[in-house]
Amino acid sequence: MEGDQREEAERKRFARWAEQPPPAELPQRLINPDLALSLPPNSRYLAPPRRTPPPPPPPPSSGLEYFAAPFPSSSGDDDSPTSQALKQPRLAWTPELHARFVDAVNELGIEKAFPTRILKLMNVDGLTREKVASHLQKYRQYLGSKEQHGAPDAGQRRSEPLSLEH
DNA sequence: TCTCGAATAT
DNA sequence: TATATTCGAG
Repeated sequence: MEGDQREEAERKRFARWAEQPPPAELPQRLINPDLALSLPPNSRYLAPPRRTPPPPPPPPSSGLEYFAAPFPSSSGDDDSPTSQALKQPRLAWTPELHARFVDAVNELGIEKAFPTRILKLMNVDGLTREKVASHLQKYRQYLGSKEQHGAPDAGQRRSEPLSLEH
């Protein structure tokens, strides 16, 4: 079947990505439960091959703190429960989520990777165009700096899969 | 009117 | 530093 080969290729791509920490300078925060639920149950992104086992989340706390506090109650003048409930918690771009993002970008090609298209490809519940756009901005900065610094290895690696040949 | 992306704020 | 929001341009 083709599915097997495709799956194999996907696994290899992810393995390469997982071995290359560059854009993965992402926080090891836990994924927003909403987003986690939206990921396919059999998604490999839910259990990415890690080279270095993540530090065990020490404080079991209440078990409800999936994401860091919504927003640093800036000046403390507006941290009422209601206002916090209205505000969406900061989205943590976990490696899993970022992998989806990169996959989508590679699928479209960096030049045609617009937030709306990426959003569709990622198909993640709760994700918005604004969030993707913000992340895309950062991602482009990263790619740009890589090119400028002439880090051929890491730089090319990230722009290479633009051609999803098989 | 919508989307994009840079700049700016938190 | 990472993510969210704003704003002008196309």
